[in-house]
Amino acid sequence: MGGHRSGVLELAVLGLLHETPMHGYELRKRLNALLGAFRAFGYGSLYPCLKELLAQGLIAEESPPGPAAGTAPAKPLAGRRSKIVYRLTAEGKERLQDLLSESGPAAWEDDGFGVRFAFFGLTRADIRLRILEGRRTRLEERLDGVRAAMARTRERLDSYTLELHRHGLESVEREVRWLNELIASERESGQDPAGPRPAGGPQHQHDPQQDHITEE
Amino acid sequence: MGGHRSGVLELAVLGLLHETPMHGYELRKRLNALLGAFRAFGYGSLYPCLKELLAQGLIAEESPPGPAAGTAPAKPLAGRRSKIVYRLTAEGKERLQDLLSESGPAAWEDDGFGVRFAFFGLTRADIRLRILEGRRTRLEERLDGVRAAMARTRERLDSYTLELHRHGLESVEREVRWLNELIASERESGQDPAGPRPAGGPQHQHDPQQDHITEE
DNA sequence: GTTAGCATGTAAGGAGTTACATGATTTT
DNA sequence: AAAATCATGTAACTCCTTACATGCTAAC
Repeated sequence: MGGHRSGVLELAVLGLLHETPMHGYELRKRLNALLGAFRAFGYGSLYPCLKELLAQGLIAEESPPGPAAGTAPAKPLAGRRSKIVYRLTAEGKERLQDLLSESGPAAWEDDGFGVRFAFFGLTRADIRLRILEGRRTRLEERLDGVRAAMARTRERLDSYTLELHRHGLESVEREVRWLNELIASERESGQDPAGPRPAGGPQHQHDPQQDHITEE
Repeated sequence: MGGHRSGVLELAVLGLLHETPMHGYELRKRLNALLGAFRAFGYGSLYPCLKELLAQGLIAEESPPGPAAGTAPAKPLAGRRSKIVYRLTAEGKERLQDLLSESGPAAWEDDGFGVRFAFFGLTRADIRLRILEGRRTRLEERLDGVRAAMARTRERLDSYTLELHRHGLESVEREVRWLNELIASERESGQDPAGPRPAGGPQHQHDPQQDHITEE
């Protein structure tokens, strides 16, 4: 058991590799496209992470021994290995599911929430709901805290600090409204098919279109 | 020269101690009230920071040899020292001004921006403007990036990822609008008094409507 | 008289970040 | 052949986080 990497990166990498195998460089771009708004990772973060996921057996180097079965014949699969393509192992899939099944603090704090939401498509419906509600509660606590602090120190705040708090508050309120909509929508579609069980596994309505990666 | 502490904490501590001397415990509360929305620090972060600022001579333990001059007689100022009250030294003030005069990346990235904005009252008017504009530019770059990524990968995004990006984009757009207002307001009040120098302190023109927050 | 909050710290470590180093391949 | 970009990595470092340890003081 090496160092336990338990951050955003691990989850994001596993999640992306679940879609399709990839090499590091491409992974990084997809990563930053996926998380775009909140976060960006450099190679200095990614490669050590890959190294450790490899050591833990959660991912593996893909060695394509079989002849054809090329999904994308557009790019010539290099005979020599300058690229190292990684794929998710069975253990990796398990680990991914474990991570996506957490509905505790890690899942509703700022960073964790973003990634997990991005992979809601792989997450069980009841967990989705729990995470959304957990985050909403968390944000409401934060609102209470800030409002209390503002009320307490009302007089001696200069206009900039006040403006900062006003804007921050509005941002959080906005996210709460967003969450409310999402929760409502989840509840609706959860009860939709009249069945009492919300179905065990996630249903893939992922249509099998070929993945042509229009690189920038 | 010891380790260079150059993060959010140092600036926030120096900024708060500029207002009035304080001891650690209180400082931490004011800190989290000030930054409320974005960030929270624990004692495990604060005390080591104080220790080092002390070592660098930027702050000093306040030994009140003079008799009266108590600002708040409500609490009995303890005779024995269970509290350690810190004050800003002259060097500390200088360092604070240096930090608040930066208008580079450190000042417009997420974390740095928040703290600096909170202390805009201590910041020169031209620097304020540069920081606001720098941040706006930064956010616009981010918008471009995300929009490009969305356009590139349009088809094969599941609805959750899409929704995440949509919401992230709106948040950033909202902040850009906020910055636009702030910049306009800065420009206006900067050129207002017809004098070439835009005056030292910020004036409060915040209209005094009472802020009742209409929750849903 | 014991919980709750005030007050100060330390040791270990996590999760990336920054800067650097290197080579292959494609474009101009 | 020069420049850009693809592609992979490492070492050192930073800035904080978590968990722990300790005493005092005020409230119930």
